[in-house]
Amino acid sequence: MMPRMVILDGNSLANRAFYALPPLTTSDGRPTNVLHGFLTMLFRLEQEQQPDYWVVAFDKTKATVRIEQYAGYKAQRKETPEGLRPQFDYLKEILSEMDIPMLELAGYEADDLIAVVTKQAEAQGMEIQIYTGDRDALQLISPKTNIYLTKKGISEVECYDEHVLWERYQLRPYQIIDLKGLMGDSSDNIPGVPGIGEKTALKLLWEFETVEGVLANADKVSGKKVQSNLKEYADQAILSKKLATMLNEVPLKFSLDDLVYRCSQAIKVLPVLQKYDLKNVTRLWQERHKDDGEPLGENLDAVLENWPERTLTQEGWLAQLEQWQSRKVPLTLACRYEGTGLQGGHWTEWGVAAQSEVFTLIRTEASQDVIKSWLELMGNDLVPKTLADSKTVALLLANEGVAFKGLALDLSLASYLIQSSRPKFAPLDLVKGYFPNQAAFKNVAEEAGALVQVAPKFEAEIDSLGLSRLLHDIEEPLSLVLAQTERHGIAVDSEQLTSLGEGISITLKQLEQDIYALAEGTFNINSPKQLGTILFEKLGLPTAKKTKTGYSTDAETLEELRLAHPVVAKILDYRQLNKLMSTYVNGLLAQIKDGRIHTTFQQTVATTGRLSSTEPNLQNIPIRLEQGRQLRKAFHSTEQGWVLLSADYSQIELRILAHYSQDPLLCESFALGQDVHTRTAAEVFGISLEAVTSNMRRSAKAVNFGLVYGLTEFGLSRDLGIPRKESKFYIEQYFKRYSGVKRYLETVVAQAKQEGQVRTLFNRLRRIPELLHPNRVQRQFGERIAMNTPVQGTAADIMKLAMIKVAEGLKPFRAAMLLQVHDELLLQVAPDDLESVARMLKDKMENAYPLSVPMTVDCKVGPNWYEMQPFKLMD
DNA sequence: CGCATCACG
DNA sequence: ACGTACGTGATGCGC
Repeated sequence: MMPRMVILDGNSLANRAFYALPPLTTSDGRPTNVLHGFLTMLFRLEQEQQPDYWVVAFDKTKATVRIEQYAGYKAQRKETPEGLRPQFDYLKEILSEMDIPMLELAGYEADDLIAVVTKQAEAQGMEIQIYTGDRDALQLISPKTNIYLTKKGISEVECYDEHVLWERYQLRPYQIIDLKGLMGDSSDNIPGVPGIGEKTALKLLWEFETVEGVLANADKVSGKKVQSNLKEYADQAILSKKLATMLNEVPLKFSLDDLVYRCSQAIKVLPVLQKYDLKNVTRLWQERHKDDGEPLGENLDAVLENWPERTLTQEGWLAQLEQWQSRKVPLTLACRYEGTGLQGGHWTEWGVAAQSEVFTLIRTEASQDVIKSWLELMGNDLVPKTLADSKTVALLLANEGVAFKGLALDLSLASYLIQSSRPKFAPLDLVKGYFPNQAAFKNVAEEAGALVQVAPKFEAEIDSLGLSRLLHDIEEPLSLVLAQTERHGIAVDSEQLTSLGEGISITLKQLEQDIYALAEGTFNINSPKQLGTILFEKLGLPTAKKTKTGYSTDAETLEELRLAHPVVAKILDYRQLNKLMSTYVNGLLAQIKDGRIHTTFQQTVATTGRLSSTEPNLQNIPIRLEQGRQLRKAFHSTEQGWVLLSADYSQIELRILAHYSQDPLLCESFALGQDVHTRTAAEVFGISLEAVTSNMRRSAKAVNFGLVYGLTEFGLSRDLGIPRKESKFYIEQYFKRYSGVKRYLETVVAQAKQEGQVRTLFNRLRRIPELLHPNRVQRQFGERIAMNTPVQGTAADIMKLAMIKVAEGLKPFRAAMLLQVHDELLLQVAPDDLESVARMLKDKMENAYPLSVPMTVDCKVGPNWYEMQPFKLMD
């Protein structure tokens, strides 16, 4: 069978949809009717045609090639209506999530791109179907290419092939442009020849075949007025024909490989559909994908018939628990609880799915013996448990004095590994992809029943994506380590914080008065809008940058204006201190409970695999500036006399880059234990290590940072405050010397484009739909993600593995893990155990997963997080 | 609730 | 001619 390609004219179809459908909107008023119409059609196409290749083409007519040819072209066309314009962006966002290839090219219309793609696809022997509302496309009809014109609205289409065209008009496809040349097209403002409409044009073409033929035989044409108009407007006819001709000489770079149909994952598209309140579309999408795995059904009712609910007496429960315990029966669990895991919350109900039955255990109805036996089961390593969000469950059980054991599968974590960009991983979200019409769970038993249905699907998906070990050996064990760490918390001295805050408050009040005096009036300094008005209108300072909403007043902008007016420096100081006061002093004080702060580590948020920290975020406590750094004095051990011990990976991301690229210079630099930035400077500037000045090192350091982010001239020049030319030179020099790094980065991007995704060393997956986005800026963003994610993600993987090993290694000692800050671990240790723990910590971290370059971990010790001194281990 | 800003790696 | 460094979370403003 010949491969089939489906091409959609994005603009034409969107226009049709806009006028055909009632003005639907999201609840907050954004128009969405085009999304409904377009996507409904797209899904139907996908299902009916099952294309091998497909693409949506869009106009991008900044200065069209056609306008150069004829100034009047499309001059009559109405402005894109208010409600339609934003929908193009929404649509592209959704298509991009669906992994549907899109094409657009500045200066060209969708038509032209369609012509080019069609030509290439034909050359490959494909069958092509073009969906559009624009009759111009009929010129592309061939034995291999059919045109589907929208009829009423966009829901009905009419197929045109050579035969239909002949039957309808007695024309050949190449004559379509002649038809337009004669009759014109008012919607495109193609003039044609006055007095000639469709009927006349057709008659002329039947006789003389082409515009040229008609003009050459103008004398033989019947009708005096037509004759004279043909002569008078001959040039206009030729021009009109040219305007109607789809350009196929278009500088469009693409490969058919980019247009391969990829069956996108059902669940990952749901968030963006929900973002635009596309309920019907969501339903269609889910129906379309409900067979992705084994079909599971419309909702839970049907499948749960095979999993009847059992009600047990207290004696029955005891017997059942005993049986599960002794026979090591796999359990799937759902949990309801009061409060939160971290604040001593307690479970109220458990739903259990086991051996084709579901059960509900209700705390208030259970006897002490049953509860005791249940908790024993939860602590039994040999009874395998499947659930969603094991960290919370572990915390709830810890509140009852039980260490949760036997975690077999955490569905939230599994889902995160399958689709790291999903915003939600709650049980209902996990199940929705498989039971499209399930709106809620009736009760906790049904929830457990639902989870047990989908668990094998997730497991299979995890397996097929090669994520099994990452899930079972890293993420799942880590979730239990994180539970311990969160539960332990870190001691924060509120008196210390308060007293720091008092100092800051005084300065802040003074600064406020100074600013009002210098600005000759009071205003809200915290309002960027008011501040902008004062600085740039009242005081007349030169405006440099702008934001979407007005003047930019960020630190970078103000820094430029520091000397322009004395108030600027005060504002910068005010901003800095106000940040410390609101976010850190007051923010942290509000979170202290019994002298400790318990952060929550989010394990399913960061797309790269990193953890994040919330309520409060303890991963962004100030350190770079001294004033802020002082805050760290308030952080200390929870145990009297114990010390803080920190260990941080040195240059972990660059080491990973060295490992990936195998660049000889970079690898050597690490093998020799050199200062990597100094070495980079020496290479880039072509001098000896000794000759490197601190400024050169600074530049090289910025280059090294940039590398990991997907280096750009702009970024580097901004970071270093140097001209673009200079940053360009640095980058060129760098890649000349470190050609292995260059080759690696090119390879990783190329491969990402091919696969639409990247992976870390531990196989962690990140899909990058941006790589297919028609917008160049978005695509380049995708490329930088492709360069950054393997590096940042591998660092995250290694740190996670190290944490599991460290947590295990800590058991014999009087010590505890307090925080993880991406490349740093913070522990507290009894002084007697310090030496041993530091040794173990360094060893586990450095050797968590040996790379081809050595890992180096630096340990520091101190009475608080401010006064940390290097800790030297004896050999 | 989105935006601007700024704290961290 | 455009608009850019990667990944996060908290706060305050103003609609």
